Amino acid sequence: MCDSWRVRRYFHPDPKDIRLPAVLFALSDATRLGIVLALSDGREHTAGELGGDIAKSTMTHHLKILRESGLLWVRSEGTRCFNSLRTADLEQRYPGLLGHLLGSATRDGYGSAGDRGNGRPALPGRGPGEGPAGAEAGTD
Amino acid sequence: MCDSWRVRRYFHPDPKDIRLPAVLFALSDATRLGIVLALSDGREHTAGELGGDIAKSTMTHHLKILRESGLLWVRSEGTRCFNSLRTADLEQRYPGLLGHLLGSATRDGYGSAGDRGNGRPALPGRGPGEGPAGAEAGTD
DNA sequence: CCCAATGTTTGATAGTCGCGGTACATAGAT
DNA sequence: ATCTATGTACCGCGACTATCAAACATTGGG
Repeated sequence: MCDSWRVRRYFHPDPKDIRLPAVLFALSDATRLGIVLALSDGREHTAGELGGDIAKSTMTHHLKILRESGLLWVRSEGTRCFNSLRTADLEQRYPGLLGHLLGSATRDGYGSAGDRGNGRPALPGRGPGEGPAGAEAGTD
Repeated sequence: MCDSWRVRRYFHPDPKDIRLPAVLFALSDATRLGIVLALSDGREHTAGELGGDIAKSTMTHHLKILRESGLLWVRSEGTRCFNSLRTADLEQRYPGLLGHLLGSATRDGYGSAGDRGNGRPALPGRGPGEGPAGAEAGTD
């Protein structure tokens, strides 16, 4: 009856210790970008749900990088781990950034990790792509 | 007197070929983040101006990654190369993203590559950090 | 011509990353 | 206890990255 509660101990950086290069590096991989995009519905997802055709150890590796960069929170329950985006902490640290990032990723079609067809980020701050500030394309 | 125009040929990706993971990877390095931040004044800077105490070849390496990711444009003139941010192209591809990125980087204090003390991004779209969309901090 | 200034290219090194495979640990069910 | 499901830890491999030093190329000026 599991009285000892050997819940897995995950390291999560304090919001103050979240570093922008680490966050950007975590998102600079298409696989991880897809994972974050799949998590952008605000719900919790297990590693199994997020994992497509990649090996389990690879998924653990990616989730570790995302977690240690401060992008997601992992909650252990039984044999499963529930991953969720740290939207509030990220929003506090970098207001509006995550929303723009995920919006840009969605428009680029990186939502192919586990859940596709998700069109709305459901994140604080309205979706990006509204009102481009007159991009004058004519550099050359 | 230089009638032959042997201007150096740099590769610049088409705006349509700019990929978000490549952009994020380019910005996931503190040195490159500092370079981009130094360039965020909208002016052109030579590699020599941007280079702090790092080797010239290292600077060439970083500038190449930034250029090939679509973040900056390089113009050759004489023996010097003038680097500038591709703000318009980036704004067209990912509206508002670069501004938020640089704003977050500034707040984290990554403006220490060549020009420090620059407080305003001077980029299309107002500076970030103004009007956060009600970050409800209460994850835990 | 030679020399200085500015970048680029090449080589070398040490470290990291992405990936999978295997073994291991934990929780739940039989 | 055994089996299954779910993840993690560890190992190795190939590829990539960051860094520098040295050699090279190009331009401009004596």
